[in-house]
Amino acid sequence: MPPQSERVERSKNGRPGAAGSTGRPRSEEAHQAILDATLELLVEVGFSALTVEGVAQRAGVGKATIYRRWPSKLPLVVEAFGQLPGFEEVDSGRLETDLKETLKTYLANFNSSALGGVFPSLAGERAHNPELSKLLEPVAKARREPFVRIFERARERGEISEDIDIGLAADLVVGPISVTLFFRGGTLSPKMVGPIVDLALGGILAKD
Amino acid sequence: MPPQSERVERSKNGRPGAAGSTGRPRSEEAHQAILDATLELLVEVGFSALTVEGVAQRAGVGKATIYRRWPSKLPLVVEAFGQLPGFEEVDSGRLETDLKETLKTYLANFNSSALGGVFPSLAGERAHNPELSKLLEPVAKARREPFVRIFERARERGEISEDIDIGLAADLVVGPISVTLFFRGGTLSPKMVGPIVDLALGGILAKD
DNA sequence: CAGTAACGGAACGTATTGTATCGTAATGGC
DNA sequence: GCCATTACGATACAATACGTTCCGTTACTG
Repeated sequence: MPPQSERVERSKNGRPGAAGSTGRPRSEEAHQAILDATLELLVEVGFSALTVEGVAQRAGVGKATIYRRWPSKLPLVVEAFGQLPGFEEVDSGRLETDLKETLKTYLANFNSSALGGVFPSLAGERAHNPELSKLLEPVAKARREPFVRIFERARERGEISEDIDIGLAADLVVGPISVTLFFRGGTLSPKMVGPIVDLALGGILAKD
Repeated sequence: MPPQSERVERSKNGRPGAAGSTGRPRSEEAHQAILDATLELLVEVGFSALTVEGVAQRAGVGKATIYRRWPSKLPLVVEAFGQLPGFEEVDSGRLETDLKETLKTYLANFNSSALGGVFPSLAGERAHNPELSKLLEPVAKARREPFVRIFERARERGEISEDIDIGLAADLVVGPISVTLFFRGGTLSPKMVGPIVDLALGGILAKD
């Protein structure tokens, strides 16, 4: 974590095309510092323990500066969460390669960014916070979709049977990662990827 | 693991071996009402939003009654969580049957009891609460162990290859359930069991 | 029936929330 | 180059809600 409470470098230009072009412009750096602090604190204390006051302190801004831009904690978290890295899709023409490459990106996202720290906390809050659940839904869906498409392409190529449930196949591949993350609170190692894909593709039963 | 809590048998008339056997005995009904209310509220509002005051209100007891028995929220949650149903192990002599039966019990646990509502919330809090994490660890392990043993027996019977990673196989089978529960916040249907096991055992790739 | 301890309810002090207000800083208009 | 205007960080404020403690009552022992 970067050193906290460092005063943000102020000044410079405000919003370029703002309507009321008079007065002091809003600091874009403060904006970013607030979002960064939000993500940091989400990782450290979780969603429910996150306070606007804490974010203000960490970002080195006043509370009013935050409330001037976001009406409450939830939209702030939404925007901060939306900053997390997305997904690159892989299309190598071969199912196994696609899966392994995509899963590696998947894991890298969880490990390198705040995603791995933030997501469990948000997922746990889902059941008790419908608004948050709505926010999380498209994100979760977007993270599954690449796998669904990979399997669709594999089916078109004849790599997998027509009657495979593609959604289930996607869940099967991602499953061990979910188990590790949520049930065991464990670390996600890229070394998991190979065995996972091999076992999921080949099946557990001994071939005769 | 059968129901985990080993609560002291405290009959209607006083504590059995307690030193001072005088005075009004502790109400066993209040005890149970508190634990039930704790579970209910865990489902409804989650761990972090759970308050002793809320539990007292829901249980119809005074807050002092709770604090007289549990020093803080965490031990209370621990004991309440420990009341959730455990596991019956299945040994039919056949891998597929064992898995499907055990998974059905697994899902039934999550659906019928508060487990499905409580577990995600607790899992989300893990990262920020080491004590809670320690509590959750043996529970999560106990829920995986039956699957590990099922695979070990299958290996001894020669149903699966010697070099299968049994832990990974267990995670693969449970994975789709974890994904449904955490990523999608979805409902767990017993109908998932068959396809999951079939796909995990047979593999996704088309056989030639 | 006297003694004791737990009971539910209520009162208390503390901590934390979101909002309002302060003087200061930065920009555009004139 | 000053003034109006708006955002800035800091702080003060009222309201809420928490954990704790006290109180009169109740249930059980001997």
